[in-house]
Amino acid sequence: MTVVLDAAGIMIDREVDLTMAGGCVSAESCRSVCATCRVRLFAVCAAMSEHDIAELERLSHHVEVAPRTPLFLAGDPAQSVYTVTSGALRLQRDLADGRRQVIGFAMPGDFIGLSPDTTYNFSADALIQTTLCRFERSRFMTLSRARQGLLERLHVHATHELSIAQEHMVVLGRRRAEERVAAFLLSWRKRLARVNGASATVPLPMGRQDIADHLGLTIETVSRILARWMRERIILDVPGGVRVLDQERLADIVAD
Amino acid sequence: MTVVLDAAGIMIDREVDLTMAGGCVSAESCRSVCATCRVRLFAVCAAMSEHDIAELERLSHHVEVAPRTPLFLAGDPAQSVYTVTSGALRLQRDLADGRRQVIGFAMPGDFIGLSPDTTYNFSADALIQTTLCRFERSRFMTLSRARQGLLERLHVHATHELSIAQEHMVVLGRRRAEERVAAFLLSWRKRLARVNGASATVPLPMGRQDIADHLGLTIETVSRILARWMRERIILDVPGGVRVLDQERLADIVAD
DNA sequence: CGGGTTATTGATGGTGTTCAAGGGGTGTGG
DNA sequence: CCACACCCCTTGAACACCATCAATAACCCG
Repeated sequence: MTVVLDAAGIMIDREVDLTMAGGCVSAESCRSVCATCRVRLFAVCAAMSEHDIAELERLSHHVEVAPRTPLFLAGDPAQSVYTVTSGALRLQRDLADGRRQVIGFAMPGDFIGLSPDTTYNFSADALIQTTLCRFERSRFMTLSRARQGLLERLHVHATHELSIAQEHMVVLGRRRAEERVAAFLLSWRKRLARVNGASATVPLPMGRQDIADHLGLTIETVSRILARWMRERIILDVPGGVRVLDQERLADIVAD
Repeated sequence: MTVVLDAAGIMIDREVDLTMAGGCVSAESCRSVCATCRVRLFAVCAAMSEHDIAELERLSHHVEVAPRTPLFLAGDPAQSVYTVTSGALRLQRDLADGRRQVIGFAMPGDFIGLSPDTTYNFSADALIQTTLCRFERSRFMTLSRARQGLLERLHVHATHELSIAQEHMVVLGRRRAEERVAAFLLSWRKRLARVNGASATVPLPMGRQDIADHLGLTIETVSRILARWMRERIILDVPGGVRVLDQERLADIVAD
């Protein structure tokens, strides 16, 4: 990672990314290798015995998704579930007239694809080059039935996701534009910390429009708020993301 | 249930409610009786064997909550989980400055109280007289570990809740005020149908402020929209709720 | 009947949207 | 290497939706 100085003379990380590639980089049907998996410790497959991991590995398939490419679409038969091993995805629901709601972003360690239905109820698109561990849904559920720990971990995961969703409802329903953007920046940064370690530099692989669609705002509003924060030296523009200069101010804006 | 005619000569149900009481109505420590439980078929305890139900029943406690009384508060130690057997509750998160977000309403058959944390991350208040089946959390989770079906059902439930939460994000993030109210009325009516059977009469045990705080609107906006719909004969004012006269129009307003 | 709470209705205003134009980076082809 | 196109982002000006403020009305329960 190259380090350079910006116009203001502040040291910044020139390149920020979410890449944590590992395992084979070949085509679809290749097995994933759990032993070298860098997200294993916090993915749903964590805390499984060596024997169980081996069984899980036998069900796994390595998947690569190019930037701006869908992994699956809302309405598709929900045949697979995935663990993200590197990259980032945008999860969204669409209205008939084109309005979009980005319900979340997935990053390494996240588990996606579960649906109460036989079809996915949201779409998933890769924001950058992304690798995943794919499991056939029915087989995965069968295994989770046999391996107590897995189902339990799955349930803990779902409960956690639900809590995040509820927190986001508060943001969407009761927060002003500036609070929404601040809440997003801080929570995204916090989630990244688990994967990349804590850093003031926050990669934003999603576009402004994606952030706007996540926060129930327009791209103009998001742009204006970020521009103001840059003028006020609360954040710094970094290619591919921002650098948080004044975490305190952001925390004050959210103030919950 | 008394039936009368309103000013327009339309037959309406004068009383609408969610009461489905059954079992003992006494104090805290009384057991619940699954055999006579009216929500058993669609609660998390459904699809359990007679033997397992008996075991579950041994863990259960009957709880009564009076209208406008909290069942638990956000931040309380999450010691219990509950199945609602009658009545209705409001689930909400609060911001420091008094803003509220009602993240949902619970009705008979619903399962509440699970948290990814050791404390509840939202508050639950009874809207009307409410009865619940209480389980000590740790014991319930222990049993669910021993009884495959229960944990699985719990997970299905969590996944379903997550999907509902995601749909509500779309409502909060991307829908206009009128669409929000229409979406709420229709979805609330649909949920009620599972418990009370389909009916054009929709009880609204929550107040206008609760609806507003659920939809990210103000009480005035909700009031104005409902008033307009009453003038336009899309709905009819009924004590304790509304009667849907023109479901089509409401569906058109949502139009997704 | 009276006090308090909740809901309705009207007038005004603000936050964020919409509409519109311009800037900046990147990739491609001449 | 520059020209051009394209996409995304930024910035400005006008507007609209819904919030806010305020007053009244309906309701509930004592």
